[in-house]
Amino acid sequence: MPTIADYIAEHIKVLFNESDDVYIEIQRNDLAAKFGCAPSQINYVLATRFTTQSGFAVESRRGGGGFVRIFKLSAEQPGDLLRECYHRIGSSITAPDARSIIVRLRDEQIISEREAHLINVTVDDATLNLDSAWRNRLRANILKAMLASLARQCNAGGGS
Amino acid sequence: MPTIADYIAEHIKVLFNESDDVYIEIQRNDLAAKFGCAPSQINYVLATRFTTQSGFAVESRRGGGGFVRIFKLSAEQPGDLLRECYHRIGSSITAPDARSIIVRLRDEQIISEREAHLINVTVDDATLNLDSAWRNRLRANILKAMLASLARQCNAGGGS
DNA sequence: ACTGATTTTGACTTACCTTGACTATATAAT
DNA sequence: ATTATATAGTCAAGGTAAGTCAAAATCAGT
Repeated sequence: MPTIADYIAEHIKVLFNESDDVYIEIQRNDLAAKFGCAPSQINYVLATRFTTQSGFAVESRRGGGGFVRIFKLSAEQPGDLLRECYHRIGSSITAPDARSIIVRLRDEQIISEREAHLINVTVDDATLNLDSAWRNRLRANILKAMLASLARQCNAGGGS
Repeated sequence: MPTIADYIAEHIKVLFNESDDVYIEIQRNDLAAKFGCAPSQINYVLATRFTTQSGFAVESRRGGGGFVRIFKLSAEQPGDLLRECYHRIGSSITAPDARSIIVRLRDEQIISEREAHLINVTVDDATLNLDSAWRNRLRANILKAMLASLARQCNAGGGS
């Protein structure tokens, strides 16, 4: 049996289908009123079902004229290699393993030199100065988020 | 729904596009009258949307024949802006502040669209799923590491 | 029934927008 | 000089709307 949260999530996805735009915009209070729930319920739905990992991004503004914008990031299939790398990462990854993935992507010319450097420094142990248990998990998160971003760009075409 | 402040900001940006000059000039009262708002609203817009951080400077004079001039600060050397942003970050930064830096770098064409996305997803709250105290510190670390990487590329390659 | 995870709510907080009364600074007129 | 007029600036109060967080409720598995 679907929960209210499910219905709200479904509603938002319908809005995407109807709109064909890069993002859709809602009023938190209005939406809550429409579903007869507390406004903070909307935040819950966004936090649990419209995350970066699941291919969305959320932007908002408070006060008069406030809004919540939901962006759809990854609609399409990642490129094969990116996809393969993505799955290889799992929920945790060491710095050397991460570097080897980056080298591979560079060799295959899926990323530029600049991008390779950019990714390299973010997954570096020195940048991620936490204790290693957390570090490897976080590194996996970050790297996967970056690969997903790249995959989307590949499919979207050159851009600009 | 956009606010009056949004419309005013938009209007000013249009003036820049039309003018091609280093600065544009407005009369505070006239502009307020055109948008049917209090004159101080104009100050609000300038203070929140035409800051040094976002690459603008404002100059004005009171009294008869008074005016408000808005300058668009064009990027000096790419490296300079990167350094400036780097220092602005400090040891901790929120997601919105990080995003505003990325937007600025993109506007000044120091980073590509792909790179902007790449950086954006890594500084996202959902990617950095720690408690917020650590999160903001880590975000600062990561962002600074990335900016430093870009600065190195500027100096080394001379930029594509 | 008990336990743990997920959902739902509401009180409280924070951010953003708009206005208006008061202040400050030019220029023009006398 | 003094006064009048024309601008712009400041600041705080008032209104609107989203965010946070933890307690309460519900649900699924044992």
